[in-house]
Amino acid sequence: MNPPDSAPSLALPGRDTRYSQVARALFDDIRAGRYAVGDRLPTEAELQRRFDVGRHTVREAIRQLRNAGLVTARAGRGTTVTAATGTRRYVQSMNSVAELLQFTRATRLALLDRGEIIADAALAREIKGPPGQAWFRMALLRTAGGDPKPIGHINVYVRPEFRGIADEVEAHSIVFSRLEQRYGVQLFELEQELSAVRLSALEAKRLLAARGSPALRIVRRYFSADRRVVQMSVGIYPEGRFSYATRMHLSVPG
Amino acid sequence: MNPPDSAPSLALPGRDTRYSQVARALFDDIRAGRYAVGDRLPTEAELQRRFDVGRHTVREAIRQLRNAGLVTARAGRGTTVTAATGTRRYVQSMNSVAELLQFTRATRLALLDRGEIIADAALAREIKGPPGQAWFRMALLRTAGGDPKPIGHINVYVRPEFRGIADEVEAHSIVFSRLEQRYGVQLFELEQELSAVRLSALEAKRLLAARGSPALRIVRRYFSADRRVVQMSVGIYPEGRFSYATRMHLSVPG
DNA sequence: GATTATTTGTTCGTATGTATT
DNA sequence: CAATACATACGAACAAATAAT
Repeated sequence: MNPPDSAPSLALPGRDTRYSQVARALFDDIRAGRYAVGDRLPTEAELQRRFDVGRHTVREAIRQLRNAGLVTARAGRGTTVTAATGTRRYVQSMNSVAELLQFTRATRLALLDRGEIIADAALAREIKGPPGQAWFRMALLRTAGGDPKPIGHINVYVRPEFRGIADEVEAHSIVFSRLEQRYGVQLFELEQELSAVRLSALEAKRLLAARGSPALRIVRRYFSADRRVVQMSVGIYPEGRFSYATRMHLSVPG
Repeated sequence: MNPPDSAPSLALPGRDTRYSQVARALFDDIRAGRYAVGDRLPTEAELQRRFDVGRHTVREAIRQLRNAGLVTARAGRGTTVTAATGTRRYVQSMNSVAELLQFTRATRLALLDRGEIIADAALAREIKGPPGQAWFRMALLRTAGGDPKPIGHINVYVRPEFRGIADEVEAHSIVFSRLEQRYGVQLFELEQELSAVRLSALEAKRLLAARGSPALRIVRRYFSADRRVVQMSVGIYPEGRFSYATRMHLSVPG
């Protein structure tokens, strides 16, 4: 019942190289149990003869299996099958808050508005905190280069004791990093939610876009070590002005 | 106090090999900014002369940097520095592709359409591959529970040799995981881009939504170990039906 | 737009070193 | 100690992708 076209296994596409053919063949053998966990693979010399390839090719094929976590090789002993299927974990990692938020480029922030507010039910839900709590709110406009049209509009909420950052936001063009540096706040966790919305009248006016037109909405919650929200922001980015990109890769243990 | 680098960063063998010496030298250059992010490294030939080693040694050194995620190499173009440090602070990690894509809930896929196509310039750019390549396209509708309105519309492109999955997509309600299990494809890297768009006429019709209304657009590229795209998908999710959430935390305990 | 030059990718060969049996 | 097996390192040639002319 195997479809005739279903042969490949370790999927190294593009141009089908010799080493990927060898790697696939060995992977199939492992997956089918012809080489069980704990067994040794044939030696490099044997694999050279079996597949009629050079040594580099064999080694490159085995390197694929090693990277996939299926075998381990040691000089003098041989190459041992350690797993029939890779234990996989995918990781996205970033070096700084700025990188996390993808505003390392030359963008600027303009402070439109500020003031203290008491969280109503809706805001409390978004902040994931109790209603009735006081927050300091800033309305910001992010612009890039000489473009008159802003990239986005951001409502930032910080705890009232941090209201002082309002004075430095424009100069530094970033909010949270200032919190870290001025108040020693350490980010422990960041939560993001991305969705599509349509622009409200106020947003449209500030962003020089059409009311009701599509926009990317990004809600971010910044947690400190004690798991409490120290900052929350709601960014609105009209279509075509900003896209959010992430990259996750397979992490290879050991 | 100078932070003691805190990171060995490069996985090196016990013995101090030539290639690891070269790798360290280049790593230091990158970290010191002598090769900035975006710059090209010297060519293999130049590095051979500079370090007085053979080509395999240079290539092995660069392979270390590649595995560390500091550089990317491409034929004809050269080797580009993509990051300056391996000390990563914020990490998001997932255990499976399904978890990555956030469709662990009870959702289903319906196959609307399928067929082989040749990548034109626009599609090639989105796939990040060369134009003129053949791809197998599937148009899918994702629905949840008994809700008649679909969550989203997805165009999936896979390499032609994997066309067989079209037969199992509906039964398993997920595409890439089937590729993994049926063809042994190992995901190495996943790239995502999220943006806001307005619904086209066809999308609006299929999604039972208003034409031109806002939607979340998610482009995903699936890379295998050799950094080539094995699958690409473009998902369209009308406002209010789906939001994308991530959570990143500080990696170092304490 | 086609051609050429440059640069990395793949593949062969060979020799020697190091770890294990 | 000797044999075996992977690790490192040299060289050479051609293919494929990209950039320059």
